[in-house]
Amino acid sequence: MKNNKLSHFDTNTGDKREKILKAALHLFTTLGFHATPTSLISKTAGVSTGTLFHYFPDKQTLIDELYLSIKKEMSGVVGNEENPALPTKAQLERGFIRYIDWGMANPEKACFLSQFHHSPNISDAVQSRAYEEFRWITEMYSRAIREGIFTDHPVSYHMIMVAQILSGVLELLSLGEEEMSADAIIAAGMEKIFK
Amino acid sequence: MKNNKLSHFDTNTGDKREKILKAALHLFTTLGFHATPTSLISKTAGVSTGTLFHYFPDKQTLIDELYLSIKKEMSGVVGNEENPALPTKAQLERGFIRYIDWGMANPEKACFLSQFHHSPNISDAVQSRAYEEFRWITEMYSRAIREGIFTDHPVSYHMIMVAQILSGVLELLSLGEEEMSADAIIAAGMEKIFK
Amino acid sequence: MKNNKLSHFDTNTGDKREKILKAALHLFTTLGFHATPTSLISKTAGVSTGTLFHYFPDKQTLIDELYLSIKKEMSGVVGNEENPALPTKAQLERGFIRYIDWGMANPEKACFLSQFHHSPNISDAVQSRAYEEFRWITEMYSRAIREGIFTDHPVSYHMIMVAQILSGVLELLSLGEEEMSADAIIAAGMEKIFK
Amino acid sequence: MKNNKLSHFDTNTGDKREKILKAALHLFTTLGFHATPTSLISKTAGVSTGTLFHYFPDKQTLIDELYLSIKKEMSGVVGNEENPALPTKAQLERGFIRYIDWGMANPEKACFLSQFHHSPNISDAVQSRAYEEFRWITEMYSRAIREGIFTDHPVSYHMIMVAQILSGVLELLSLGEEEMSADAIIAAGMEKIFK
DNA sequence: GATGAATGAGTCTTCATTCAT
DNA sequence: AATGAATGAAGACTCATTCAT
Repeated sequence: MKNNKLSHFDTNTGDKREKILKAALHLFTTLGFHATPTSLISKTAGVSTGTLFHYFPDKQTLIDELYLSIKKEMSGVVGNEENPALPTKAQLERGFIRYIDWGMANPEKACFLSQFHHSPNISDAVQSRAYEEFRWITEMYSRAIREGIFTDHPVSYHMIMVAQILSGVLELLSLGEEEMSADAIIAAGMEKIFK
Repeated sequence: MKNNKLSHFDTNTGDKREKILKAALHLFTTLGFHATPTSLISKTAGVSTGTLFHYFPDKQTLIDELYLSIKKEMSGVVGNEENPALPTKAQLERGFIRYIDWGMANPEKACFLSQFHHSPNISDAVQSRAYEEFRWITEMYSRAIREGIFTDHPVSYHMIMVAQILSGVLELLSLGEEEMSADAIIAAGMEKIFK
Repeated sequence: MKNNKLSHFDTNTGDKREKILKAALHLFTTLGFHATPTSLISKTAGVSTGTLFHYFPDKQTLIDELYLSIKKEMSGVVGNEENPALPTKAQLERGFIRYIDWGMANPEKACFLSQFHHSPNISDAVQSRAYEEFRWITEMYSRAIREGIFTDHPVSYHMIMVAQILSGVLELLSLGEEEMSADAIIAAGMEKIFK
Repeated sequence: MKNNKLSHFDTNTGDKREKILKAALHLFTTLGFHATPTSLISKTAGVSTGTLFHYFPDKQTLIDELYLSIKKEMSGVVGNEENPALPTKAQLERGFIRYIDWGMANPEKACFLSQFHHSPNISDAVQSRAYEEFRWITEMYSRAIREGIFTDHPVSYHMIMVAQILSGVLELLSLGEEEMSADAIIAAGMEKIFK
C-alpha cells in the first residue's frame, strides 16, 4: 500500500481491491451474480482480468467477501448504540432508524443484501458467519418480548416480521411515493412493528 | 392436433410443454435463472433439448411464460370470491387466507414469484402484463381505506406492506416453527395487516 | 395428380413438389445453400416439413435436382434451334440471344446457375451429368473454330470466355444501366465474343 | 505488447491472428462460409476456440476483415504503378498483368474474392468500403474511354467486362490448359479487353 | 400422401481462470 | 503487483431428419 506517500495523481486511493468490490456490488445488484462476467467487473473497476484474480481466488470468493463485508458494515451501523442506558423500546427504535438511514444512504448495499439473502449464490459457510454477526439481535428481541414491547410470539416471528416491514419501508422510501412523506412512512412502519 | 378422439385418461395432452414448465419452475427456484442450463431443464423434464425450443423460442420466453402463468393462477385463486356480498374486511381476509393456502399448497410457485418479482430476469413487457392482472386489488384496497378498514395511507403503502407481511407469514409457515401453530401465525399476520 | 379435375380453388396446380422447388430456388439464390433451413423452404412453399422430405430424401438431393432441372431447362431453351440450316455464326448468335432472353426472363434461375456453378454444394455426380448436357456446345464451338468464326484457340478457352462475357451481359442488363440500352449491351457483348 | 525486446526471428508477432486469417481463407474458399465451423478454423489454425473470438468478435467480423484485407492487398498491388508517365493503355495493361500475376501467386485469395464478391456473406458496410478502395479505377477507365482506348461505352460496362474477362483468364491459367501457353492466354485476354 | 412434434448432434459464442512476461 | 493473451469446457440455440398418426 503506497497511500502514505503522495502519488502524482491520486488515482489509486482505496486501491484496486476496493474498486473491484465496488464494481462487483453495482453489477451484481443490477444484473445478478451469474449474469455478471468477471471480465465486466474488472473492466468496470478499471483493472485487468488478472488483477481481479490476484485479489480474489475466484468469483465465488469475491461475492462471498462482498456479502460478508456489507453484512458486517450494516450490523456495525445498526448495532452501534451510543447510549446503552436507553430503555429497550427506544434502543430498538433507534436501531431500526439507523438501519433505514443506512439503507437510504447505501441503496445498492441494501438492495444487494436483500437480493442475496437466502440466495444459493452465497456459500453456506459465509451465510452462517453472517448470521452469527446478528446474534445480538436475537437477545435484544427476547428482552423486548419479555418486557411486553413485542407481542408474545417466538423470536423468529419477530425477526422475520421486522425484516419484512423494514424492507417494505425501504422500498416505499426509494419509490419516492409522493403522497406520503419519508417521516410518515417511517412512522407507519414503526407502528406496524410494535403492537 | 390429436384431440379428436376421446383418450381414456387425457394424461399426455400438451404433456411435454407442461413437464418443461414444471422442471423449469423447480430449477429456477432452486438454482436461479442463469445458473440453470436449458439442457438441465430438458433433462429433468425428460425431453430432448430440441423439444424445449420447440415449445419456447428461447430461455427468456420460457421464464416469462412461466412467470405470467403462475401470476395468473395465483390471481385467479386469490381473487375468486364466491360471496361478493361479504363486507370488505371479510373479503380481504378471505383473499389473504386463500393466498396463504395457495402458497402453502404450492411452495415452489410462491417462492418463484417472490424470487422473480422485480427481477431483471423477467422481461419488462411481461412484468407489466402481470401487474395488470392485479389491478383489481388496487380498487379493493382503495375501498378498504375509504371504509376505514385500512389505515389512512396511500394504496401503494398497503400494497407493499400487505405483500411483505404475507410473504413473512409464508416464510414462517414453511419454516415449520414449532413454538407457534399455523393458525397462530396466520392470526398474527392478519392482525399486523389490519391496523 | 388431381389436376385434370376442376379443383374448387386452383391452389394446388403444379403441386407441392413444384412449390418446394420454387421456394428452394428463391431461398438458395437469396441466402445461399447452408444459410437456408429446410424448415424455411417448406414454410415458404406452404407445406409441412414432412412433405419436403417426402419428395426429396434429403437437402442435398433437393439442390441437386433443382440444379439439374434448371440446367436442363436452360440447355433446352438455348439449344433449341428451329432452323438447323442456318450458318454456324447465326446459330451461335441466336443461341446466345436465347440464353440472354432466358436469363432476363428467369433471373433467379440464371443467378442460381452462376452461383452454384463449380460450387461444392452440388454433388459431383450431378455436376458431371449437367456437364454432359452441354456436350453439344463443345461440338458447335469446334466447328466455329474450324470455320474461323471463333479465334484459333482451344475450345475450353471459348467455353470460358463466352460464359464470362454472357454472364457480364446479364449482369449489365439486370443492373438497368441507364446510359446503355439493352440492345446496345447485347450488341457489344456479341462483338466481344466473336473476333 | 511484447515487442520491446528484439526477438531473433520475429515469427510469432501477431502470429495467431494471422494463422486464423490464413486458415479461414483456405476453409471459406474450399467449403464456403456457412459450411465452415469456427471450430474447424481454430483447429486448422492451431489455436483454441477462445483465441479466435479473442481476435474477432464473431464469425461475421472474421470474414469481413478477411475480405477487406484481401481487397486492399489486391488493390495495392494492382494500382501500384511505378511509372505514372506511361501512356494510359500501357498503364492499364500493366495493371491487368499485375492483377493476373497476383491472382496466380495467390490463387486462394483470388478465388475468395470472386466467390464473395456480391455475396450476402459479406456485410454491406464492408462491401461499400471495399468498393471505395477501387474508385481510382473508375477514373482511369473514364480516361481510357475519352482517349479511345476503350470502346465508347459507359464505365460500368467496362468495369464488368474487364472483370469478367480477367476472371476467365485466371480460370484458364489455373486450369493448366495444355494446348495454350500462359502467355497466349494472357495475350488473348488482353485482346478481348481492348476490343 | 400429408402432417408437425420430437430428436440430438452440431454450431456459435461466452467466460472463469491461468500464466508468461 | 499487474497485465491481458490464451485456453477450453460449457451454454444457448439450430436444423436436417424421422415417424406415429
